[in-house]
Amino acid sequence: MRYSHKLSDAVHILAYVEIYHDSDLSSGAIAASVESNPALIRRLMSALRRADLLTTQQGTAQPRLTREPAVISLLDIYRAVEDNDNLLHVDDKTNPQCIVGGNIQETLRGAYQQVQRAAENQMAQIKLADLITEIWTREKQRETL
Amino acid sequence: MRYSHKLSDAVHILAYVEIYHDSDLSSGAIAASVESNPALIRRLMSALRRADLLTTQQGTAQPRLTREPAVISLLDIYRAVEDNDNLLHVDDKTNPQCIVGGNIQETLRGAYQQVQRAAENQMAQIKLADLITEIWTREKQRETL
DNA sequence: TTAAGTGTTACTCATATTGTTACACCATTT
DNA sequence: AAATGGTGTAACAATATGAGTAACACTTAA
Repeated sequence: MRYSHKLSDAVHILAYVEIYHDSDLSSGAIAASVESNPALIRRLMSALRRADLLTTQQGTAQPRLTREPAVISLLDIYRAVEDNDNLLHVDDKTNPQCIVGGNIQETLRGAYQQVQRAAENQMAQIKLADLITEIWTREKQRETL
Repeated sequence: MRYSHKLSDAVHILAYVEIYHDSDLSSGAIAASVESNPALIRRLMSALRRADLLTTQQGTAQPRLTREPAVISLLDIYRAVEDNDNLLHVDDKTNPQCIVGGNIQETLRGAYQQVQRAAENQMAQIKLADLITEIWTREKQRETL
Protein backbone atom coordinates (compact mmCIF):
# COMPACT_ATOMS: atom_id res chain seq x y z
CA MET A 1 0.00 0.00 0.00
CA ARG A 2 0.94 3.57 -0.15
CA TYR A 3 1.91 5.07 3.17
CA SER A 4 -1.17 6.76 4.55
CA HIS A 5 -0.98 10.32 5.78
CA LYS A 6 -4.65 10.68 6.55
CA LEU A 7 -3.84 11.28 10.21
CA SER A 8 -1.36 14.03 9.31
CA ASP A 9 -3.84 15.73 7.01
CA ALA A 10 -6.63 15.45 9.58
CA VAL A 11 -4.47 17.15 12.20
CA HIS A 12 -3.63 19.76 9.58
CA ILE A 13 -7.32 20.45 8.99
CA LEU A 14 -8.15 20.79 12.68
CA ALA A 15 -5.18 23.07 13.33
CA TYR A 16 -6.11 25.15 10.31
CA VAL A 17 -9.71 25.56 11.46
CA GLU A 18 -8.50 26.67 14.86
CA ILE A 19 -5.75 29.05 13.70
CA TYR A 20 -7.62 30.60 10.79
CA HIS A 21 -11.07 30.62 12.38
CA ASP A 22 -11.74 34.17 11.15
CA SER A 23 -10.53 33.64 7.60
CA ASP A 24 -11.61 31.54 4.65
CA LEU A 25 -12.27 28.01 5.88
CA SER A 26 -13.54 26.54 2.61
CA SER A 27 -12.30 23.13 1.58
CA GLY A 28 -10.49 24.84 -1.27
CA ALA A 29 -8.56 27.12 1.06
CA ILE A 30 -7.60 24.26 3.32
CA ALA A 31 -6.64 22.16 0.31
CA ALA A 32 -4.25 24.91 -0.74
CA SER A 33 -2.52 24.66 2.63
CA VAL A 34 -2.38 20.87 2.57
CA GLU A 35 -1.40 20.97 -1.12
CA SER A 36 -4.14 18.52 -1.89
CA ASN A 37 -7.62 18.86 -3.38
CA PRO A 38 -10.95 19.96 -1.94
CA ALA A 39 -12.62 16.56 -2.25
CA LEU A 40 -9.99 14.92 -0.06
CA ILE A 41 -10.41 17.64 2.54
CA ARG A 42 -14.17 17.15 2.57
CA ARG A 43 -13.76 13.39 2.87
CA LEU A 44 -11.53 13.79 5.90
CA MET A 45 -13.87 16.37 7.38
CA SER A 46 -16.70 13.86 7.00
CA ALA A 47 -14.74 11.41 9.11
CA LEU A 48 -13.96 14.08 11.70
CA ARG A 49 -17.64 15.01 11.80
CA ARG A 50 -18.69 11.39 12.29
CA ALA A 51 -16.25 11.22 15.21
CA ASP A 52 -17.82 14.35 16.66
CA LEU A 53 -14.64 16.39 16.50
CA LEU A 54 -15.92 18.92 14.01
CA THR A 55 -19.20 20.52 12.96
CA THR A 56 -19.87 21.77 9.46
CA GLN A 57 -22.70 23.40 7.59
CA GLN A 58 -23.63 22.31 4.14
CA GLY A 59 -23.50 25.15 1.67
CA THR A 60 -21.40 27.46 3.81
CA ALA A 61 -17.78 27.21 4.83
CA GLN A 62 -18.08 27.27 8.61
CA PRO A 63 -16.32 24.32 10.17
CA ARG A 64 -15.86 24.56 13.93
CA LEU A 65 -14.21 22.33 16.49
CA THR A 66 -16.70 20.74 18.86
CA ARG A 67 -14.38 21.05 21.85
CA GLU A 68 -11.28 22.81 23.04
CA PRO A 69 -8.04 21.69 21.39
CA ALA A 70 -6.77 20.87 24.89
CA VAL A 71 -9.22 17.98 25.14
CA ILE A 72 -8.73 16.57 21.64
CA SER A 73 -5.96 14.00 21.53
CA LEU A 74 -3.98 12.57 18.65
CA LEU A 75 -5.69 9.28 19.47
CA ASP A 76 -9.14 10.81 18.95
CA ILE A 77 -8.08 11.99 15.51
CA TYR A 78 -6.37 8.71 14.70
CA ARG A 79 -9.50 6.75 15.49
CA ALA A 80 -11.61 9.18 13.49
CA VAL A 81 -9.75 8.73 10.21
CA GLU A 82 -8.03 5.33 10.36
CA ASP A 83 -10.84 2.81 10.13
CA ASN A 84 -8.43 -0.10 10.37
CA ASP A 85 -6.79 1.19 13.50
CA ASN A 86 -4.16 -1.48 13.89
CA LEU A 87 -0.53 -0.57 13.41
CA LEU A 88 0.62 -4.19 13.04
CA HIS A 89 -1.14 -6.94 11.15
CA VAL A 90 -1.38 -10.66 11.73
CA ASP A 91 -1.15 -13.02 8.76
CA ASP A 92 -4.52 -14.75 9.09
CA LYS A 93 -3.77 -17.44 6.57
CA THR A 94 -1.44 -19.98 8.15
CA ASN A 95 -1.53 -23.77 8.23
CA PRO A 96 -3.53 -24.93 11.27
CA GLN A 97 -2.05 -28.41 11.03
CA CYS A 98 1.34 -27.09 12.08
CA ILE A 99 2.31 -26.27 15.66
CA VAL A 100 3.48 -22.85 14.59
CA GLY A 101 0.84 -22.12 11.96
CA GLY A 102 -1.94 -23.27 14.25
CA ASN A 103 -1.03 -21.09 17.21
CA ILE A 104 0.91 -18.11 15.98
CA GLN A 105 -2.09 -16.03 15.00
CA GLU A 106 -3.55 -15.76 18.48
CA THR A 107 -0.08 -15.44 19.96
CA LEU A 108 0.84 -12.52 17.76
CA ARG A 109 -2.54 -10.92 18.23
CA GLY A 110 -1.83 -10.65 21.94
CA ALA A 111 1.65 -9.27 21.39
CA TYR A 112 0.46 -6.73 18.85
CA GLN A 113 -2.26 -5.60 21.21
CA GLN A 114 0.37 -4.73 23.77
CA VAL A 115 2.26 -2.68 21.19
CA GLN A 116 -0.95 -1.03 20.08
CA ARG A 117 -1.82 -0.13 23.65
CA ALA A 118 1.59 1.45 24.23
CA ALA A 119 1.28 3.51 21.06
CA GLU A 120 -2.26 4.58 21.85
CA ASN A 121 -1.38 5.59 25.39
CA GLN A 122 1.24 7.89 23.95
CA MET A 123 -1.16 9.25 21.34
CA ALA A 124 -3.71 9.95 24.04
CA GLN A 125 -1.22 12.16 25.84
CA ILE A 126 -0.54 14.35 22.83
CA LYS A 127 -3.25 17.01 22.51
CA LEU A 128 -4.19 19.10 19.53
CA ALA A 129 -3.45 22.13 21.71
CA ASP A 130 0.15 20.98 22.12
CA LEU A 131 0.57 20.66 18.38
CA ILE A 132 -0.96 24.07 17.71
CA THR A 133 1.31 25.65 20.32
CA GLU A 134 4.35 24.11 18.67
CA ILE A 135 3.19 25.28 15.24
CA TRP A 136 3.01 28.84 16.61
CA THR A 137 6.38 28.56 18.32
CA ARG A 138 8.03 27.38 15.13
CA GLU A 139 6.30 30.14 13.17
CA LYS A 140 7.70 32.79 15.55
CA GLN A 141 11.16 31.32 15.08
CA ARG A 142 10.77 31.42 11.32
CA GLU A 143 9.81 35.10 11.49
CA THR A 144 13.00 36.10 13.27
CA LEU A 145 15.20 34.79 10.49
CA MET B 1 -1.36 -0.74 0.04
CA ARG B 2 -2.19 -4.12 1.32
CA TYR B 3 -1.57 -4.45 5.02
CA SER B 4 1.89 -5.86 5.44
CA HIS B 5 2.37 -9.00 7.46
CA LYS B 6 6.07 -9.33 6.83
CA LEU B 7 6.72 -9.04 10.55
CA SER B 8 4.22 -11.80 11.32
CA ASP B 9 5.74 -14.09 8.70
CA ALA B 10 9.27 -13.35 9.89
CA VAL B 11 8.34 -14.32 13.46
CA HIS B 12 6.72 -17.41 12.01
CA ILE B 13 9.94 -18.38 10.25
CA LEU B 14 12.11 -17.90 13.32
CA ALA B 15 9.72 -19.83 15.54
CA TYR B 16 9.54 -22.58 12.95
CA VAL B 17 13.31 -22.86 12.73
CA GLU B 18 13.54 -23.12 16.49
CA ILE B 19 10.69 -25.57 17.02
CA TYR B 20 11.41 -27.84 14.06
CA HIS B 21 15.19 -27.64 14.22
CA ASP B 22 15.52 -31.37 13.65
CA SER B 23 13.05 -31.63 10.79
CA ASP B 24 12.84 -30.31 7.25
CA LEU B 25 13.74 -26.62 7.32
CA SER B 26 13.60 -26.01 3.58
CA SER B 27 11.90 -22.86 2.34
CA GLY B 28 9.24 -25.11 0.85
CA ALA B 29 8.43 -26.73 4.18
CA ILE B 30 8.26 -23.36 5.93
CA ALA B 31 6.13 -21.99 3.11
CA ALA B 32 3.65 -24.80 3.69
CA SER B 33 3.31 -23.72 7.31
CA VAL B 34 2.97 -20.04 6.43
CA GLU B 35 0.68 -20.97 3.53
CA SER B 36 2.81 -18.87 1.25
CA ASN B 37 5.51 -19.68 -1.29
CA PRO B 38 9.20 -20.54 -1.03
CA ALA B 39 10.43 -17.36 -2.71
CA LEU B 40 8.72 -15.16 -0.12
CA ILE B 41 10.24 -17.23 2.67
CA ARG B 42 13.69 -16.90 1.16
CA ARG B 43 13.23 -13.17 0.72
CA LEU B 44 12.34 -12.77 4.37
CA MET B 45 15.20 -15.04 5.41
CA SER B 46 17.54 -12.80 3.44
CA ALA B 47 16.39 -9.85 5.49
CA LEU B 48 16.79 -11.82 8.72
CA ARG B 49 20.27 -12.83 7.64
CA ARG B 50 21.25 -9.25 6.87
CA ALA B 51 20.06 -8.32 10.37
CA ASP B 52 22.23 -11.08 11.78
CA LEU B 53 19.34 -13.00 13.30
CA LEU B 54 19.71 -16.08 11.15
CA THR B 55 22.43 -17.98 9.36
CA THR B 56 21.79 -20.02 6.25
CA GLN B 57 23.80 -22.14 3.88
CA GLN B 58 23.31 -21.92 0.17
CA GLY B 59 22.41 -25.25 -1.34
CA THR B 60 21.39 -26.91 1.90
CA ALA B 61 18.41 -26.28 4.12
CA GLN B 62 20.11 -25.50 7.41
CA PRO B 63 18.91 -22.21 8.79
CA ARG B 64 19.93 -21.56 12.40
CA LEU B 65 19.24 -18.76 14.81
CA THR B 66 22.35 -16.75 15.63
CA ARG B 67 21.33 -16.30 19.27
CA GLU B 68 19.01 -17.60 21.92
CA PRO B 69 15.33 -16.78 21.39
CA ALA B 70 15.43 -15.13 24.82
CA VAL B 71 17.65 -12.34 23.48
CA ILE B 72 15.81 -11.76 20.20
CA SER B 73 13.08 -9.17 20.55
CA LEU B 74 10.11 -8.38 18.38
CA LEU B 75 11.81 -5.05 17.73
CA ASP B 76 14.88 -6.79 16.31
CA ILE B 77 12.67 -8.69 13.88
CA TYR B 78 10.62 -5.62 13.06
CA ARG B 79 13.72 -3.64 12.13
CA ALA B 80 15.03 -6.55 10.10
CA VAL B 81 12.07 -6.80 7.76
CA GLU B 82 10.36 -3.39 7.74
CA ASP B 83 12.78 -1.15 5.90
CA ASN B 84 10.52 1.86 6.37
CA ASP B 85 10.22 1.38 10.08
CA ASN B 86 7.80 4.18 10.83
CA LEU B 87 4.32 3.34 11.98
CA LEU B 88 2.94 6.83 11.24
CA HIS B 89 3.75 8.98 8.25
CA VAL B 90 4.02 12.73 7.83
CA ASP B 91 2.61 14.34 4.70
CA ASP B 92 5.77 15.93 3.33
CA LYS B 93 4.02 18.04 0.73
CA THR B 94 2.36 20.97 2.46
CA ASN B 95 2.31 24.65 1.62
CA PRO B 96 5.27 26.38 3.35
CA GLN B 97 3.65 29.80 2.89
CA CYS B 98 0.95 28.91 5.40
CA ILE B 99 1.45 28.99 9.16
CA VAL B 100 0.10 25.48 9.44
CA GLY B 101 1.58 24.04 6.25
CA GLY B 102 4.97 25.55 6.99
CA ASN B 103 5.34 24.14 10.49
CA ILE B 104 3.20 21.05 10.80
CA GLN B 105 5.69 18.65 9.27
CA GLU B 106 8.38 19.13 11.90
CA THR B 107 5.73 19.31 14.62
CA LEU B 108 4.18 16.01 13.65
CA ARG B 109 7.56 14.40 13.17
CA GLY B 110 8.30 15.03 16.82
CA ALA B 111 4.92 13.72 17.96
CA TYR B 112 5.18 10.62 15.80
CA GLN B 113 8.64 9.93 17.16
CA GLN B 114 7.20 9.79 20.66
CA VAL B 115 4.57 7.30 19.53
CA GLN B 116 7.19 5.30 17.70
CA ARG B 117 9.38 5.20 20.78
CA ALA B 118 6.51 3.96 22.95
CA ALA B 119 5.69 1.21 20.46
CA GLU B 120 9.32 0.19 20.09
CA ASN B 121 9.89 0.06 23.83
CA GLN B 122 7.03 -2.38 24.04
CA MET B 123 8.33 -4.41 21.11
CA ALA B 124 11.74 -4.57 22.73
CA GLN B 125 10.22 -6.21 25.78
CA ILE B 126 8.57 -9.01 23.84
CA LYS B 127 11.08 -11.76 23.15
CA LEU B 128 10.94 -14.53 20.59
CA ALA B 129 11.22 -16.95 23.51
CA ASP B 130 7.97 -15.57 24.98
CA LEU B 131 6.18 -16.10 21.70
CA ILE B 132 7.50 -19.64 21.30
CA THR B 133 6.45 -20.48 24.86
CA GLU B 134 2.96 -19.23 24.16
CA ILE B 135 2.79 -21.21 20.92
CA TRP B 136 3.64 -24.35 22.89
CA THR B 137 1.16 -23.56 25.62
CA ARG B 138 -1.62 -23.07 23.12
CA GLU B 139 -0.62 -26.27 21.34
CA LYS B 140 -0.89 -28.22 24.59
CA GLN B 141 -4.35 -26.79 25.15
CA ARG B 142 -5.39 -27.74 21.64
CA GLU B 143 -4.25 -31.30 22.23
CA THR B 144 -6.48 -31.72 25.26
CA LEU B 145 -9.64 -30.99 23.30
C1' DT C 1 26.72 -36.26 -12.35
C1' DT C 2 22.31 -35.84 -10.78
C1' DA C 3 18.87 -34.11 -7.60
C1' DA C 4 17.39 -30.79 -4.52
C1' DG C 5 18.07 -26.51 -2.26
C1' DT C 6 19.31 -21.48 -1.92
C1' DG C 7 19.68 -16.48 -3.45
C1' DT C 8 18.05 -13.25 -6.41
C1' DT C 9 15.52 -10.91 -9.96
C1' DA C 10 11.70 -9.80 -13.02
C1' DC C 11 7.06 -9.79 -13.77
C1' DT C 12 2.17 -10.04 -12.61
C1' DC C 13 -1.77 -9.60 -9.47
C1' DA C 14 -4.31 -7.63 -5.60
C1' DT C 15 -5.38 -3.93 -2.76
C1' DA C 16 -5.21 0.66 -0.33
C1' DT C 17 -4.53 5.57 -0.79
C1' DT C 18 -4.84 9.65 -3.28
C1' DG C 19 -6.30 12.49 -7.34
C1' DT C 20 -10.00 13.88 -10.28
C1' DT C 21 -14.50 14.71 -11.86
C1' DA C 22 -19.28 15.09 -11.43
C1' DC C 23 -23.53 16.32 -9.44
C1' DA C 24 -27.32 16.84 -6.12
C1' DC C 25 -28.19 19.83 -2.43
C1' DC C 26 -27.77 24.11 0.44
C1' DA C 27 -26.91 29.09 1.68
C1' DT C 28 -26.11 33.81 0.52
C1' DT C 29 -26.43 37.71 -2.37
C1' DT C 30 -28.41 40.50 -5.69
C1' DA D 1 -36.26 34.02 -7.71
C1' DA D 2 -32.11 33.44 -10.00
C1' DA D 3 -27.22 33.29 -9.80
C1' DT D 4 -23.16 32.14 -7.42
C1' DG D 5 -20.32 29.48 -4.66
C1' DG D 6 -20.03 26.24 -1.16
C1' DT D 7 -20.74 21.24 0.86
C1' DG D 8 -21.47 16.01 0.74
C1' DT D 9 -20.86 12.04 -1.69
C1' DA D 10 -19.92 8.71 -5.14
C1' DA D 11 -17.56 6.84 -9.18
C1' DC D 12 -13.48 6.30 -11.57
C1' DA D 13 -8.49 6.70 -12.71
C1' DA D 14 -3.73 7.00 -11.18
C1' DT D 15 -0.20 5.41 -8.15
C1' DA D 16 2.34 2.66 -4.96
C1' DT D 17 3.35 -1.30 -2.09
C1' DG D 18 2.93 -6.12 -0.74
C1' DA D 19 2.45 -10.72 -2.15
C1' DG D 20 2.33 -14.54 -5.79
C1' DT D 21 4.82 -16.71 -9.43
C1' DA D 22 8.40 -18.23 -12.41
C1' DA D 23 12.98 -18.50 -13.84
C1' DC D 24 17.84 -19.29 -13.32
C1' DA D 25 22.66 -19.20 -11.69
C1' DC D 26 24.98 -21.19 -7.96
C1' DT D 27 25.86 -24.71 -4.19
C1' DT D 28 25.66 -28.94 -1.55
C1' DA D 29 25.25 -33.82 -0.97
C1' DA D 30 24.33 -38.38 -2.53
